[in-house]
Amino acid sequence: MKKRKTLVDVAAAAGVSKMTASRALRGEKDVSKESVERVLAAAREIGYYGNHLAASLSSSSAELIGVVVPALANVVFPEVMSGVSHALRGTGFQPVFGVTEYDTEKEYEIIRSMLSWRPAGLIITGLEQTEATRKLLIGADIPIVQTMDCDGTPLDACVGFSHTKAGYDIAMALIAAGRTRFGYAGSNLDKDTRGAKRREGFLKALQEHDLPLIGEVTAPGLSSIQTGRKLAEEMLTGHPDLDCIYFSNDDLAAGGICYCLEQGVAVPDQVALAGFNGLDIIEGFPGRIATSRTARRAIGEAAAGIILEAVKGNGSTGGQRIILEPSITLGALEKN
Amino acid sequence: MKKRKTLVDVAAAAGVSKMTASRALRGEKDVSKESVERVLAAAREIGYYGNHLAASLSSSSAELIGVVVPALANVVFPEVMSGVSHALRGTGFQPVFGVTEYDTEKEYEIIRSMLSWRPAGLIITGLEQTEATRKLLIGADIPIVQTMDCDGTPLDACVGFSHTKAGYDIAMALIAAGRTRFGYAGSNLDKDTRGAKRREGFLKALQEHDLPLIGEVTAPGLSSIQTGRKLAEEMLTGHPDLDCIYFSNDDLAAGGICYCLEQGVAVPDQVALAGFNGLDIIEGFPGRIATSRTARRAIGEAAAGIILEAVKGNGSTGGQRIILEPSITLGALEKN
DNA sequence: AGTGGTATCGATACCGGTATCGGTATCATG
DNA sequence: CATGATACCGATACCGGTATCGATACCACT
Repeated sequence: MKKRKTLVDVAAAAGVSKMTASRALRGEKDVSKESVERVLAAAREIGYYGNHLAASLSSSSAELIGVVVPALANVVFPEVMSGVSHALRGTGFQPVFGVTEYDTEKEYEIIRSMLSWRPAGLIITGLEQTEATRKLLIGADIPIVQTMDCDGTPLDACVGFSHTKAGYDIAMALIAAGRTRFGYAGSNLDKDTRGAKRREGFLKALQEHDLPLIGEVTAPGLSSIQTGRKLAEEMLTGHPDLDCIYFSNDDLAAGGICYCLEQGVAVPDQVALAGFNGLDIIEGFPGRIATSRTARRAIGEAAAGIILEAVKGNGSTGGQRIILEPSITLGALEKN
Repeated sequence: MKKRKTLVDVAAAAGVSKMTASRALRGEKDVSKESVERVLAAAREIGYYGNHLAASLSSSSAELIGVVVPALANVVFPEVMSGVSHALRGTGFQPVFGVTEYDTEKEYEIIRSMLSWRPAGLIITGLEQTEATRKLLIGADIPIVQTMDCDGTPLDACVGFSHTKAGYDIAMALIAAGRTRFGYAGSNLDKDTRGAKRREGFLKALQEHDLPLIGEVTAPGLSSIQTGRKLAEEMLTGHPDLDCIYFSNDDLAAGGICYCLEQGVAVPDQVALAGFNGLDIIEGFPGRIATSRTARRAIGEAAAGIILEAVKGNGSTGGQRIILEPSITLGALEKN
């Protein structure tokens, strides 16, 4: 275990005090050009790269931003993280991530653990946290951005959209396109509160038009293409008379269309399929699947932006709410 | 900005010295049961949750593990991260992530920045780093695990498999299944060195059988289903006589099959499609696409495991190399 | 010469923990 | 009763930076 280079080493090599070295490396004023050059040269020479731990402790503010997502298996969240990571590039801030696996207890533990790194801010998913978690977050007194959802009261800032409305809107669009015999297929609804909200909104729209929900099939566990296939099969064997299936997301819908293509079920002529998210996978079946395209990356970027702004400003997000509504694409249905 | 609770507050509330409080919270011995209880109660009471910065600085070892991946858009990497995150759960270690966007300069900057958090270990993607980055990593003197690849000389430990061999193997399998007229479709090959290695291995197998590569189409930028569609279209219009297309990964292959299904090209009877990774999306087309299924999650878990082991042990990984070979599935081709 | 302003720098006190070591108190043992 | 072992506890010195404030040098101006 060789000893790491410290600021004192740099200072010694440059022939200045460690305070001057510190200032030079951080680009502060009050240092002569000459000293700056000497220090930078010395740092490069000996391969010095600082110690964020000490710096953060001393200045009592760490350049870390915590990002908490429910899962990484669902591409949506990596995309949000990607947006965060992108927005943070070059700012000196480093993202730290945690995965809750849709478990509120784990979420509490993860956030607690993150807070002990004294991050400059936190980006978390959704508005539903346990009381203990909320208390923790409020007590932390740092900018918090809740993402993906805005159906409810955010703790602080919030970037997302209403899932209830998203479900409602696509139902309205499908109804407007002439569909009347609906089925709903979902997975992980007990834990995925946002998926459940979309379902609520969807059902509300049906109700308003006095349309019944003819079939409903659900599966536990994370969504996947396989699950989508199975749900579609179950749905269409049980209710062959449907003219539209709303899946809780695009993964399931993609599984659905694979099943339909193989079974010779005409999509969307015989049965329309609708999903949610606007994933890349939808593009594999151009025009076949209706979906609400969400701006995941933009959400991540906006969330990071809010935190950066707050940190540079007065430390408060001002309770900003940024709504990035999904845009509905009906595909081939449109022409009907 | 309210003042955060510190160990001194806990100690005061518990009526002990901060040293005793520290020991109690960390579950060290040399503290009476009575004191432990009082301290824990006091900590809970005032909502204390520690300061990893101070702890790490003091003990000069942070419970952070850096994870560097080239992109989050490719589901493979989130899955590796998921494995890491899973393996780290409950250990007190927190993953920090960085995205290089397949850019070696960014990789250098990200690793440099990570090292200044004094992580306990680093998990990075691939074996190709710039000289400067290698120097940095070696100088850091912490366990390093390079993942996904093992075609080359690892810096320290390594978890992955040979991409050259993976390309070679699937080519051999396809040839054994009777295919002779091959095309190759790839994207991002200038930056995705592992994709390029698979291509190399693939071509080598063809050469060994005196089979020509009839068509080759490539696209810049990250792989996606859309790109796969376009490449398939380009390939099949240019070379309608192919009986097998090898895509640089499953995203592209999925785009390819979408195109074929729509064009009425029989897969795999007329043209076999092969990809790489064994993504979920492949399951949407059961049996249609040949692929090499890689163990991404397991790779992440193994990498994290090596670091944990090293940290708990003598600090060295012992240069472990774990090979997790992909398994080839030919699907419907198998029966031919 | 005396005064004030600016540029540059360093000594010192922290940040909030942990490592270390020495000091009591208690108890078993010879 | 002396001795040593053990359990428990706290004072102190760090970890490697940054904030703060005072010191010094140099210049312009009255």
